[in-house]
Amino acid sequence: MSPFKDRVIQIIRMIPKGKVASYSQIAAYAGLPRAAREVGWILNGIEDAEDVPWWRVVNKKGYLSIRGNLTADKELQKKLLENEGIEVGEDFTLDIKKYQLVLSENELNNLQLEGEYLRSLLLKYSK
DNA sequence: AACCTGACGAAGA
DNA sequence: TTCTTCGCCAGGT
Repeated sequence: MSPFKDRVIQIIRMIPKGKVASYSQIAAYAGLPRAAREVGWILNGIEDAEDVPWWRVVNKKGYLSIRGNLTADKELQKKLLENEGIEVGEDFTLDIKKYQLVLSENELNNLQLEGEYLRSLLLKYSK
């Protein structure tokens, strides 16, 4: 269990019902802005017992990039998202701009990020 | 140590 | 706009 993984889990748990976050966004919040692929790798090993809303993580284009046999897992993720009021198309994409998580400055502060880096994130992920 | 593999994403063609 | 290529990071072999 690496510190980075712990932070990734913590951040995914901060995504509220009805919102989504991208892999790169989570990686950035966790302190490694270029480790988007690592976030996917971590999610791949997650277990239900860990109580992580994995379905709220999609790629930057709003596509459900979950791995799985045929479309089985994608269908599950689509259903879970739709249960939260999120519209997901037949092509397994959603409007990322409409549903993307935006952490408040307060929430960002709790992540204990370095000042200048934190400010760049505020700029990047705010409306 | 060297090399491969991703639930990614930016850049270039 | 769509398709490729390449860098990124940690874990596995």
